[in-house]
Amino acid sequence: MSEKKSFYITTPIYYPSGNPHIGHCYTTVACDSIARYKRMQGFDVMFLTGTDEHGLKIEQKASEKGITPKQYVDEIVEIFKNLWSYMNISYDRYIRTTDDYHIETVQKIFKELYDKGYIYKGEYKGKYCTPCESFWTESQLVDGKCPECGRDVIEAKEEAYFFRMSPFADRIEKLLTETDYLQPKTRAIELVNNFIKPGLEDLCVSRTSFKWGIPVTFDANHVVYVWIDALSNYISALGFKNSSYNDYNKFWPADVHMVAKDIMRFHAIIWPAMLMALEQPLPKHLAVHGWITFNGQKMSKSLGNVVDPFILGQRYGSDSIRYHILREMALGSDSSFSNEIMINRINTDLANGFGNLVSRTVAMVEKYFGGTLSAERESEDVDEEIISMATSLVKTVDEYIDKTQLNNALAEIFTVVSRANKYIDETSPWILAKDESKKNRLATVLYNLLETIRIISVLLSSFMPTTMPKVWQQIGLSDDMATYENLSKFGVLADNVTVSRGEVLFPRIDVDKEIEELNKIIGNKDNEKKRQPEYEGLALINIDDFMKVELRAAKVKACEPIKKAKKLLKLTLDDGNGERTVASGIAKFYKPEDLIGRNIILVANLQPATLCGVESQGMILAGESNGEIKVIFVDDITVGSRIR
RNA sequence: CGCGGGGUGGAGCAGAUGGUAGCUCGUCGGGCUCAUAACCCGAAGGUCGUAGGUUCAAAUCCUGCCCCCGCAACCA
Repeated sequence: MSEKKSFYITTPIYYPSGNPHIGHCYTTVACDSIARYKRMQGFDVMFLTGTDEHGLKIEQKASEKGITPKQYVDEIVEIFKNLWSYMNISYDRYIRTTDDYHIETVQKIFKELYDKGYIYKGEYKGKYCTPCESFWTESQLVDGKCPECGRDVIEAKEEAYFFRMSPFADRIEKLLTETDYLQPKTRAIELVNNFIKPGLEDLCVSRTSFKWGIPVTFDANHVVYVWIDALSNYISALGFKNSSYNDYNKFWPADVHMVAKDIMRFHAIIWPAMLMALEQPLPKHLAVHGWITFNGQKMSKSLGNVVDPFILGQRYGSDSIRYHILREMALGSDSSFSNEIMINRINTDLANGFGNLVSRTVAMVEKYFGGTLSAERESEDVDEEIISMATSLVKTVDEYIDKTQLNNALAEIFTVVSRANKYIDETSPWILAKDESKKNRLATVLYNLLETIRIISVLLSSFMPTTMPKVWQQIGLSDDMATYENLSKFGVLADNVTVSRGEVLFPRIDVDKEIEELNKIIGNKDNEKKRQPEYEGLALINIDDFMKVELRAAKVKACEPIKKAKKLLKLTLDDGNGERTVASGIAKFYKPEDLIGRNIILVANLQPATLCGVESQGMILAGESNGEIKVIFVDDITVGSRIR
């Protein structure tokens, strides 16, 4: 048998601490589209996705619900899988880090790195934020606050294993700056400057503080921490150091790892380092995409603006959602998601553009030819442009797919859609139809349209796999003719092809009505979310605990920005007993003169900490509203008085 | 002087190697009637962040400044 070329593409494995959202969808849909396209091109494709199921957070979530971690992740994985099947995701393999074979591989990798001397035992000291599951160094945080979530951290010290990164620094720098591994490459400089040039720190790769993880075989107190556990999935899923699968040699190295920018760092630095240590080939490309922002704001659960893909899919169909996110998202940069943009996109491109093109073409064949085209032809010069556009389209799309620029691929396809609509206008078939002697010309025009639609729809079938087969039915294309090879040919459909009108492919959406509806739905969800997780998991404190906090009214005597800081203002306060200095991260929202002379609430007995070279002796109270920080002013309370 | 990216018609974006400023949406006007009130054409609208410089000629090269956004550091 002739060996087909292989193509291996992966999504990250997602962390199932909550339900999937539109962000997960983007990466997965993009990978799916590429995978489908590559299959159509004749590659032997392996498309991998999965879930990263260990860690303290999962352990905690499970215990809150009173179930085992495994039961907990089983539930959520089910939801993920449902979503993927709903979005028509054609993954070839789904890896769960709780799968036996994965555990086996991770344990072997850990041991091998240890035996090679890349992993050593040390001690990890620092502040630990439980919700974020992260250690922070003293310099990273101050006092009880996690730099990521702002919650309390606990003093923690634990014995841990470390992975030596420094031996690979040079090679990684070269990988980032001299190869096209990282896409887009602009981020390479950022990474090199921030992480490699200052010296790669050794990485903590084990934990003793929780149990829900893969045990280290030679040290029972430890479980493998996220890096080695999660990143290894890309090779364990192929049977690297396990016997459940056996296609490592065939598919590794991966052609594309697609990730969102938040986990770029791990895939750009740690993952290559691990592979280097294991003496394995490096993946070919790391495609990094941005966030989906919602009405300009970063999507996040706490903002309550997470878009539920199930709801969107139900309303507009999974292909419309797929199309929207693929079309809107440019590699590298963020893309905004708003109900309005989405609906307009669906209406303009899918309903008015492509859907209507199919509809009017098929309708004309039925109306003028009773559904079956006559076989005689009569060409004219106008035909040439559209024919050459259609037949050369595949080449352009190929190139964009290889660069993982799906938005551009789609844009390219849709220029042909609009060219076809123009062609109808140029040839005015309805006029030809009035003249019996133009019958052959009319048949030619319609046939050219059907062929153009054929090419477009076959190209689009990787992106919108549910709808395109329906198009084929309408234009009389059998599935076995919907091939990649036929994309560069014109004249594939039978000369006397028979069409059949079907359902409306992409119904037009009433913008105003839908936006209202969606806002209602999102609004409701918003409220539900706000109420629960905000307080969920927080322990009650008693009155004594509260009384430990010394709150006092204080007057701002002086205020100035701190030079090295972007967010910090240095406040000089009169707390009734004397002066003290406090740094506050409100520079974005207040100018010094807004604060001077006003009374604020001071947390007076907070341990001092140094920020950007300034010792901060306390904090001032502020709250948030619509993303803006508002200081709480108490101008009519006497300076120095205690607040309770 | 921490590192990097960016400021182009109402919105969102293109514009290597300098030489008529383009695209999508929106707006206005027209055309058509095959079609999902869809489609096609035309028009209006920009001192290309700002101040200088190089050049016959700069959105495009150089310098200063002002904003915005990432990363890092610091939201006590």
